Formats: sequence, C-alpha cells, structure tokens
Amino acid sequence: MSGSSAAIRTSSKREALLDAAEALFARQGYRAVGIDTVLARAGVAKMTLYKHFASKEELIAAVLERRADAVAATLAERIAAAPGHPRERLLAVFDWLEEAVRSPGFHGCLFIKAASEYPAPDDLPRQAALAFKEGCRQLLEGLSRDVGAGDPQGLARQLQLLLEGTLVMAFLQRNPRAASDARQAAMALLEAAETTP
Amino acid sequence: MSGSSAAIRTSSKREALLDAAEALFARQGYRAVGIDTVLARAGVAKMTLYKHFASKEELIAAVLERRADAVAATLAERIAAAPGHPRERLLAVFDWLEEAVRSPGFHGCLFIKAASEYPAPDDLPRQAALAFKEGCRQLLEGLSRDVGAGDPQGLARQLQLLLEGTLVMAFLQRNPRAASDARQAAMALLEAAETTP
DNA sequence: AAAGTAGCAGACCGGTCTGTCTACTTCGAT
DNA sequence: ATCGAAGTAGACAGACCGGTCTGCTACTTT
Repeated sequence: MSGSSAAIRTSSKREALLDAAEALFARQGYRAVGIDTVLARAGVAKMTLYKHFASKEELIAAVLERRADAVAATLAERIAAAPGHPRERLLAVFDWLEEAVRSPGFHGCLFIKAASEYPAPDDLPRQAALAFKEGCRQLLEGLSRDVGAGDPQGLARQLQLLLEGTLVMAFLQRNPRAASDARQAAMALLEAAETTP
Repeated sequence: MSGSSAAIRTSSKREALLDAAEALFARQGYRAVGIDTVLARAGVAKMTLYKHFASKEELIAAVLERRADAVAATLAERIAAAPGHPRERLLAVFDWLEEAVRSPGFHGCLFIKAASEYPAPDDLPRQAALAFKEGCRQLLEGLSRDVGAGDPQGLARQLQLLLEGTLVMAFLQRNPRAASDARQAAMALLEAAETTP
C-alpha cells in the first residue's frame, strides 16, 4: 500500500488525524487540546503524526485548509443548485449559513477561533484564517456583481460583516436566530444597493 | 493602608494585575500567556494575585468585567454627546466602533476571544462575554426604539451583527475599513426600518 | 514601642505540554 | 522467503503550567 509520497498526502491515518483534530479543536479550542488527546481519538501513534505534520501548528493549519476546501465546495454546490436569478443565488449563501449554524456540530467558526488563539502575523493558523475569509469575500463580490449592485465590492464587504457577525453571535448565544436576522438584513442591503447604483 | 475588604477591591496591586493581564491577553491570547508572565509585567508577587483572584479563570473574568464597564461608560458618554436626533445617537455607536478599531491597542474583541478559548457553557470567561454582548444588544435596542423603527428588537440584532462582524474582520485583516462599511450598512438598514414600520 | 498586615521573593509541587527516540510489528511487493 | 516501508507502543527529555507554601521586609495602626 501507499509507498509514494503522493499517497502519503491521502493516507487514511492522515485523514483520521484531521478528523479527530477538527472535532476536538472545534469543541474545546486549539490550545486547550493536547496532541495526546488527538492521538488517542484518532487511534494513531505519535510518530505517525509527526511524519505527516512538522508541528501542532501545521496540523492546525492542515485542518483549516481542508475545512476551507470543504466549505468552498459546499457553497459552490448550493449556489449552482439555486434558482437562476442572481439574487436567489446570493441568498443561497445565507441559506447555507443558517444550516451551518443550526447544525449540532456547530461550535463557532474554526477560522475566527484559530486567529484568536494564534494572533501573531506569521502564525500559520492566522494566515490560513485570513486566506479563507478573503476567499469568502471574493465569492460574495462575484455574486454582488451578478445582482447588478452599484458598488459590488462594498456590498460584498457589508454582507461579509453580517456573515461573520452571525457566526460569532450564534456561537456565543448558542442560538441560530442570528442567521435569519442576517438573511433579512442582507435582503435589505441588497435592495438598497440595487436601487442606488 | 487599605485594611478593609472594600479597599482590597480597589487595591493598586489589583489594578496593576488587571492592566498587565488585559494587555498580555489581548495581544497573545488567554491560554498562551502564563500567570508568571502577568506577574512579571505587573510587578506583583504570586501570592498577591491569589489573594485577589481564586484562579486564572477568575482573573480573566475580572478583566472582562472591568472592560465591559469601561466600554459601557465610554458608549454612554458618546451617545450623550451626540446631537439630539435619535438617528445621530445611534450612529454614534458606529463612530465609537471606528475609533476602537483604529486604535493601535486594538487586537480583536477581548470577549469574542475569551469565549473562543473558554467555550464550555459554565466557563466564567464565556459567561462574562455573553453578558457583555447582551448588554450591547440592549443598548442598540433602546436606540433603535428611539429612532422609531418598526421592529426595534430585530433592527438591534441586525446592527449587532454588523458590529461583531466589524470587530472580527478588522482584527483578522488588521484593517479598520470594516468599520466604515458597517456604518454605511447601518445607515441603509436604518432607513429601511424607518420606512417599513 | 509593639503588633498586625499587605506585600515581597522564590522554592516547590504534581501534572501536562510538545516533540524525539528506540525497539518491535505488520504487511505488501518483489 | 525476504526486504523495506508504515505504523505501533511507550519511554523520555526539557520546558512550562497553575497553584501552594514558607520566610522575610516594611509600613500602619494602636
């Protein structure tokens, strides 16, 4: 089995580590969870972890990158499945948000928390978080352009504030209501941006 | 000096500890900073810390409570100083936000980060964060009522999303632009809420 | 002057952290 | 059958953690 270094990148042990790490970090925080806890949950030996990742920080970064890809794929899917009207496609993002926040596995935004715990500019987790949020912004900007907003970049940034605010408040209050508030606010901003070119 | 327990609560050592802790926690995170680092910065002995606070977690909670009071006082002041029009008073909150986010001492919201690092429902820091954000919501609700919004509670929750989103994005991007986006979005939401009672 | 107290420095405790290393097993490919 | 890679268990290092405890100093109150 898997003798090449390409295979290492998709090793089942590697996936098990990422699964365990993501679940534990999401629930308890990054610094609060030790390597040994991750190993025990993944059923993997310590040396195997350090064969795949140079350090705990790189493990965290890998978790974030995998999660970023998963979110991007899900969002693309939802947008493609939405009715053709650009407005509906943009609102599909907020529909996804509502679902994400309602999910029992939701324990706050993995990226925001990562940046909170590794705040130095050159910390890997912070960089991964920044890259992900920039990707979200670009997605919203494209959708904003499609709806014909006068200032699609500005609208995208405003919508992102609603999105991030929802992630924070839903986590803090343990209550998904923020998501419907965000959707309603997004519609209002959308209307204002459409009529004010 | 200060022999009574009332005096202990305003001891200069206590203030020094809170000052040092707040500065260090804000910059590096709560779990990343050890007790000894706080002690060294405050110039205080370990036993003195544990005379004032039962644990590190209670120190953190005390930092958050003091900060909550300070923010509430500043906000009340700004609102009182704003022109009489209710709309201007509400926007004064966003003016404060812009200043807070522009300040060189800004390293993200102390409360959001506390909840990220101590996410269990019965963790003191999380509870302090929740209480503070609820206070913010109530403040916004009062101001929303004053401007004559049809649904002041809903508007307040929407505005809070913008606020929290700004704190997150300004921290992540190390860029205060989010604050002006939030202000602009707030004005749009305000207008929509005024005309749609 | 005497007594009490707030604060000091720093040793100390048990435990946990990340990361390294060794010796052994498992198993597929040759 | 054998060789080598991947993985395992677990000891180990060295640092650091939060928290406790013991003396000692200096000052305030009586």
